Amino acid sequence: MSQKPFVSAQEVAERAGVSRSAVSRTFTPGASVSPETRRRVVEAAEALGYHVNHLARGLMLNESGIVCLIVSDMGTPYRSSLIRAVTQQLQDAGKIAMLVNTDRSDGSVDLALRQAIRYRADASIILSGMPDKSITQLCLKNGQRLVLINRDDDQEGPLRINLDDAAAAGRLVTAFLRAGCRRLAFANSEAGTPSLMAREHGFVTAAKTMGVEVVVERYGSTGYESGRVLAQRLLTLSERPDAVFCATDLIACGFMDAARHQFSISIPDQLCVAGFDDIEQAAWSSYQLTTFGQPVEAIAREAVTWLGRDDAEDPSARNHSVRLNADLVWRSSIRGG
Amino acid sequence: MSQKPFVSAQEVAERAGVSRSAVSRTFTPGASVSPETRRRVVEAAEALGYHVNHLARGLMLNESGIVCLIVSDMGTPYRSSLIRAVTQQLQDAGKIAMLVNTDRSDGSVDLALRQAIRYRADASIILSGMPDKSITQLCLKNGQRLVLINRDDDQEGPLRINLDDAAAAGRLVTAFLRAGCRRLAFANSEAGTPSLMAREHGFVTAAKTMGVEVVVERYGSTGYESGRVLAQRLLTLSERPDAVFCATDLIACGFMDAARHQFSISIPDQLCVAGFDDIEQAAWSSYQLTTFGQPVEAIAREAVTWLGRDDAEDPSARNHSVRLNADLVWRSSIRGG
DNA sequence: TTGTAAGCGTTATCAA
DNA sequence: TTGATAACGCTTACAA
Repeated sequence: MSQKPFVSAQEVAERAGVSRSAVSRTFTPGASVSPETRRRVVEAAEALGYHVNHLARGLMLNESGIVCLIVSDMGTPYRSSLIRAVTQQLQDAGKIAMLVNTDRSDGSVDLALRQAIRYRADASIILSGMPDKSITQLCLKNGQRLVLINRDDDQEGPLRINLDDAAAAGRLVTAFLRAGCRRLAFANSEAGTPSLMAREHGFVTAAKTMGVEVVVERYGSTGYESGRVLAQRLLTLSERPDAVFCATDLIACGFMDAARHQFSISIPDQLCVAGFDDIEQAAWSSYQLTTFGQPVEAIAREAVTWLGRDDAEDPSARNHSVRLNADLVWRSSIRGG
Repeated sequence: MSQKPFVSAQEVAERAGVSRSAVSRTFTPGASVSPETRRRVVEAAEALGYHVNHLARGLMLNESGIVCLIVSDMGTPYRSSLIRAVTQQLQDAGKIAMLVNTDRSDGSVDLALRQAIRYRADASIILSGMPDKSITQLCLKNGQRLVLINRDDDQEGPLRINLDDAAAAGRLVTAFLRAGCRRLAFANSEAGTPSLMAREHGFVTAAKTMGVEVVVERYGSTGYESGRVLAQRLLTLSERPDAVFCATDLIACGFMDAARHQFSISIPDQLCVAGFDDIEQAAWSSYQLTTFGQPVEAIAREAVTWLGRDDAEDPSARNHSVRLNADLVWRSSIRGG
């Protein structure tokens, strides 16, 4: 069994008493084969446990059916939920996901990516906010279609799926003001990815429009610990903020925990807090965080349907950009509502 | 470019002025090729952007380098951290991960798995607790090596990686008793996977040995919401527990939140809580949960190194079982420590 | 050390 | 509708 565990179309053909092309046609959608032949082939295939070899198939068709998911921080709630959604929808579309972790930045990223290229993935979906241009170039150069999620890239070719980060952030200013807040703050990471910066910029300019200044603080990654540090900095200001918009939910959770447990601040009475992503934890009763929901299912759907379109018959598909809305999920970390 | 984006060994050979076998040998570890030839080949390959086609290579060698990760609930903190660890280590070992989501149980699991089989994955790693025997059979029958994580399966062939769930759970009884707790409870999910049941059983029997009864309650999935429901049930008992061991950290978080916010119970003063997995949230200051750490890196290492071993030269590798320790991570959800 | 040639399991083309 | 045949890009005897 370790010697030859796999059944080939040849063997199926022999058992069914037909040619191997008949077998191939049976498993090729839209090929012409008589009901009788098909029946016999299917029967033989079933009995032998035959599975079409996609390695060989991909070689022939120059189309592997493999889609490469390039992602950093995949242990993170938002990232992992996006991976889940995309993987599921790819499966539903008859494709399969390959996973490439880009956590380490020391060239091993490049190595892993080349590894994926060797498998002739039809496409790559870049879920990470990593602003590394060489990655996208490498994918494109190898004939892969490319989907960039939350990356404000203006290159030609890839599908770009973005959120209305800035607009969403702007809407939040109104909510804060309506709650009676006057001293607004923005707690950001230093990562500087386009979507993070768009949230900051959208928030700050909208506030300015309404005649309110915003204190902006940036620190570290987009995780929980950064939120704690940012709280240290913002909550010790002489003019302490009464409303803070955190660039991610994880930052918001860290911020809230520090505010409550270290500064004994009551939320939302003394401080209103909002986040972004709507991770599962945002709904936990310790946080009840008002936040913007990432439409992960919609993002996945856009990506997968675009990949399903044949770019030969649809030239517009070669260069496409989609903007989705992040809806505000109201919970009790902001007064009123 | 959309026509023929990939460079073949043939083209590299022509440019380097050698035969295509020379090219192949250059990229085959341990093949004999002169330094001069190698240099010219590498140079040409570099210039052309050549990448060995692993589809074709896998076809020849009957070894794809693909490892299939079969997993449900991959958006969950513990699952996603395990996926991250395994994916990274596979990359380091020169292999690549394929991701199969088994969330939907309605035959689409089977479909997705067959999809993976078609790619002739060398191995499958089952990360999910899904006790579906047909899946393991299907993998084995198709000549894949198999790794079962946290599945108490006694089949021959696969590598089985398990934790000392029962022993760990037993140790916790001592900790609870030392904290002065007398009314012990176990909050479990209804999922009934081997590791969950081992935790329950280990806890209950260890307590019995020490002359203490345990109230066991089971409900729903292994998630946060189940914890809330379990809290409703256990904290309304006439003899209210003063210590509860939750089968997973997510259950523990839900339990703690309900205990505090609905029952105004102070932790750890009035109630000691412990969990299992050591997810990131367990360290958050709202929880500070004492819990057992899943050794995800060690699990991943065991799996990947086993896959790297050639089973032909190491017959014992065909049937191997590993038991790892879950270490108790002390935080402040239990008195003392 | 090198090149030639066969074969891996497919699908597409083309007669029959 | 069917079967033979030629690719696809690779590795590996085998011969030079």
